[in-house]
Amino acid sequence: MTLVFFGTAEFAVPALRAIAASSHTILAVVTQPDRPTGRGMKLHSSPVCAAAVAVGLPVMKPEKCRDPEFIEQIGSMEPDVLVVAAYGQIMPVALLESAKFGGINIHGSLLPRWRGAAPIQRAIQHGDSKTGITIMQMDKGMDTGDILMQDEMPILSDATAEFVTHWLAELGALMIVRALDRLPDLTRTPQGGSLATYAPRIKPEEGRIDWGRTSVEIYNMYRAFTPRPGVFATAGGKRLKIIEMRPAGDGGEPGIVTSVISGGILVAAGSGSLQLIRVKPEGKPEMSGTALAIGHGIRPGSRFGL
RNA sequence: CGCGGGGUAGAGCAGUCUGGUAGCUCGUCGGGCUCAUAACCCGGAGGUCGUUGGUUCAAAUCCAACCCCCGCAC
Repeated sequence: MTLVFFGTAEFAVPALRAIAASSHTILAVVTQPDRPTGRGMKLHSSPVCAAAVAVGLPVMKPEKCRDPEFIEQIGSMEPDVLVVAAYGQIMPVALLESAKFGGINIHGSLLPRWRGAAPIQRAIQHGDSKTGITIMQMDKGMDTGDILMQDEMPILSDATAEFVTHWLAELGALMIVRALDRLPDLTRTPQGGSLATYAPRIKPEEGRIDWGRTSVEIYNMYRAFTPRPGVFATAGGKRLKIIEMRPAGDGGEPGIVTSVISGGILVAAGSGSLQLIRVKPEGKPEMSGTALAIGHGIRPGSRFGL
């Protein structure tokens, strides 16, 4: 098969590498343009761009992939298929039709559950005990196309999004190569639309801890949002990012510190409590919860804000 | 030149505005006490105050340049 690979985030990198190492031919890699981003607004290129360059593949960075000129350019390469993973732009039907077999997408959920931008995180946030990879034929809708291949993976009760994403990306890499190997023969299963749920992009503000929720809810949110965008509490008017936490023991009045131990700070939630093991105050490097308590006078009875 | 915080003992902080013997909590080491839910009491060690240069009788503190860490926004 000849193909054009569309991807941007780290999630797409194992797939790109696997395909590059397979018998299939990548004609070009398409990724999001370098944008001034991050502190200092310096130009950064995507993980996929870096991986493509490392393998010696030509990289294209169209501002908008719906640009007719770009679509024509892709069409002129006469690819058999477009492979898409965490690309970050909506691809118009005209673009999908520029390849013989259209576009196939590596999606990090068991579709039709968790259609959309943040499937892995939303699955963890809602306490799902399993997730998986769906290889899907792309169509006009948002992750609505026919299922070509699907495989499950458990979500361990202490797994963070970082961990799950890493292993799903590896699973996706294996599956996409297998899918390409026998693409014309794969059976197409329409999604059961009535079971669909949606996984919208996570806004950083969602990571604010509401101590009135149960310790399980807070812990699930922490696992889903770690490492990005992270969860945070407010203490003394400043943000405190929680790098590592876990549910621990009995509760009390929500947001109140119940004790400080060598392993961190125990804070009561709506039910149960949470142990803040490693934290990062605004403007400071990461430190242990105990160190924070020692330097900032946090004692049993101290209050964390919403 | 996006906005902002910070670099002082092994850890976390105060001191910087208003230059003048380097301080607090924790840890650590020695001793005591014996259980008081980071256990308590006494004592000790440990720092070229991010780097370089400048001003000054005197710089952690004022000025200049540079290095490093981080939060927001994107």
